[in-house]
Amino acid sequence: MRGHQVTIKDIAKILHISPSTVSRALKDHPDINPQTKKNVQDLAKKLKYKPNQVALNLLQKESKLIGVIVPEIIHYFFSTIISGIEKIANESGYHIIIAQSNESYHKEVENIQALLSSNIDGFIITMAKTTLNFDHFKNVAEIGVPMVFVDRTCDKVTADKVLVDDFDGAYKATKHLIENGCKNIIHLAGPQNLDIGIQRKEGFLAALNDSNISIGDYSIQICDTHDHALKLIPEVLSRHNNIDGIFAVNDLTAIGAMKAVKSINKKVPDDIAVCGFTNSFISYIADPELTTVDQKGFEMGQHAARMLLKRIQSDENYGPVTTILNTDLIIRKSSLKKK
Amino acid sequence: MRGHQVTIKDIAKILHISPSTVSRALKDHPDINPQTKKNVQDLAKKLKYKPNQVALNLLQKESKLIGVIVPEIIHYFFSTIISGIEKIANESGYHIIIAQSNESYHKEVENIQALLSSNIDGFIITMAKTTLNFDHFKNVAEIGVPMVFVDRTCDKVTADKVLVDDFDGAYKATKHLIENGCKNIIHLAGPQNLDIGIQRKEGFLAALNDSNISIGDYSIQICDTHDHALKLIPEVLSRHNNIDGIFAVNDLTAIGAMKAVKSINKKVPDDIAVCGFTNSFISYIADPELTTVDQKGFEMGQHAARMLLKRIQSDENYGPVTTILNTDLIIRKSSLKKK
DNA sequence: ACTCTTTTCGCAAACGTTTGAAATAACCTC
DNA sequence: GAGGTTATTTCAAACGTTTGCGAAAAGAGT
Repeated sequence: MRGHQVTIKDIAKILHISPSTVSRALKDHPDINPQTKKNVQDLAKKLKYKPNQVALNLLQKESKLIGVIVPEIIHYFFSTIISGIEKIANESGYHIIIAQSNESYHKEVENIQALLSSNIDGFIITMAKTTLNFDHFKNVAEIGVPMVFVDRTCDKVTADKVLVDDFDGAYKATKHLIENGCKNIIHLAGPQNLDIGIQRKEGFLAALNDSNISIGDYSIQICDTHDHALKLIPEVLSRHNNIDGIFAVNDLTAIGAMKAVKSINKKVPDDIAVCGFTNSFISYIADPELTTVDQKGFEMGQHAARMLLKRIQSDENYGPVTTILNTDLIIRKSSLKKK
Repeated sequence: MRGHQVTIKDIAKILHISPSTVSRALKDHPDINPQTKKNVQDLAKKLKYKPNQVALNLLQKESKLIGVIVPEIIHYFFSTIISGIEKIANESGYHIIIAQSNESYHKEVENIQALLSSNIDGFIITMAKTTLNFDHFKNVAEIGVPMVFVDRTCDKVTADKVLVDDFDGAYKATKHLIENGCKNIIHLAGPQNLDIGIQRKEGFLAALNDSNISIGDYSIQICDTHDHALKLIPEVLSRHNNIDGIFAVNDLTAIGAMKAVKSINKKVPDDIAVCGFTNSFISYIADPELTTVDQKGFEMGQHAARMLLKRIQSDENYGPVTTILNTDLIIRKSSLKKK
């Protein structure tokens, strides 16, 4: 199997000196004779000595490993977050271990436990949709492992957070639909146990309110997947055929909605304007191209990583920090009605 | 900072027994007094004792960590591979460390080095497009760390490989285009230093050949990105306006080509049929929906993980294994001309 | 020649866990 | 009650590295 990696002990034995001397020689410790130093360093280079990280981890109680838990990496938004994290982490010599919860609470708990025992230096987490109990997070906090929540956060846990201004993004998107002639907009909302679900809904409602548009009991539909939208929209439209705008909690749902609209021979955007949230890759591919709110995944990932590293490297115990990023409204064809 | 995780020593101290007794009690060793066992196990549960993986790694020279190096996780295909790997790895108590090469040779080398010193148990790698020198892989092989290549492979390195039958996939796709009335198909090919680029091109050529369709000097265009296709296709079509089919080396390029075709007011599929390769998510979202070859990323990831685990856990030194998966042609609207 | 300082190095402990071997204590047998 | 067996526990080493402290040797100063 695996060939023996060269260790400090090997070098010590060859040179007939002690491991401690080798260790010091390798780090240019002033106590070591220059000649010994040279011998050690030359031999180390020749033998391609690489320090054993695991031994260092055990000793120094840091693994230079960041645990990242996301629902699913196949989603563009999450993979952009991960890319942002990886970039910053790598710059500081850290690596990331990725675990997916698949939106399952139990998998999330499992992942946390498993990564904890790997002596992870910190966590960056986007909660699963199904997570309603937060004991596993509280446990992490108690043990004292730093933790940053990204995008989906919750008040019940004390931790750093980075999120986008969902309320404002939703507000801007809804305002935009109104300004483009929509008089009866519905919102396909996310689960109301997640802040982002709540905030985007509230932003939507606020925009309607500010424009004095009345809200029907059908104006909010809990629906946040492509397939659900595909089924739901025809039903809703058959009951309320004066709907002329849809604001979806994410791009995939928006695209599902667009497909559904087209399937019943209505036109996007002229009959029904559609706007999504995330600005994922598919919004650019969709037909018509999807107006959406840029959620800045890469930036969020970068911020989260910076915040985590700061906390890992700090000795003080400063209070939790929340970073809120601005969103940008990306206007494309799916929302621009002919006037 | 970080609170003290409960260790075996802690339990030993509390119970006034030795760490070794605690260790054995926790694993139900027959030598231990049932009462002692119960005391230990109860206390361990109460204190939420979790074995320290790092200490185990050091002792047993395995980290239960698999290094995964891919070009970019934001690409659907790579993230499905990763998901497949993660699933199998998790089932065996392994976790995955992900590093992105961003298609850069240097980043790839860096990643390999960094992960090696973290005592990775093995690698699963999809090479960067720009990798032409393979010394870093050979180095891994010499040290004796198991390694599996996925999708993009190279003959120069002795290692396990899992790939799809690119030749056959391309052949089937091209045949399908021909059967649907295409008489002048071009191929948007990948880089010819990668096996997949070569194989898909060869499959394309073989299908044309078997149907006695002549090949022009413009029939193969090196072009494997969305944006390149967007620029290239209008040029090519203006010079050869009898082209009636496009087979692209990947979905994104196919979609770029479709957009380009539509931009010059030709119709997909009636004027020009289009077929991609990968069956990524966007192929389903595209308009018209894209005919493509299913590259089975998830299955490839699973296979790769199984092959790696087998090699990690095996003592024998069996020769390199190559697994070739079949592709499926997924027929959608972009290739079905009205007859 | 004696102490004092400086230079250079090694010892030992530590991180958390496992495990072969040794130790202790209790019990049994003849 | 000597010898033997069994049950239970502890010791010590090991994994690779770092680091405070002590030690040895050499040189300097008087």
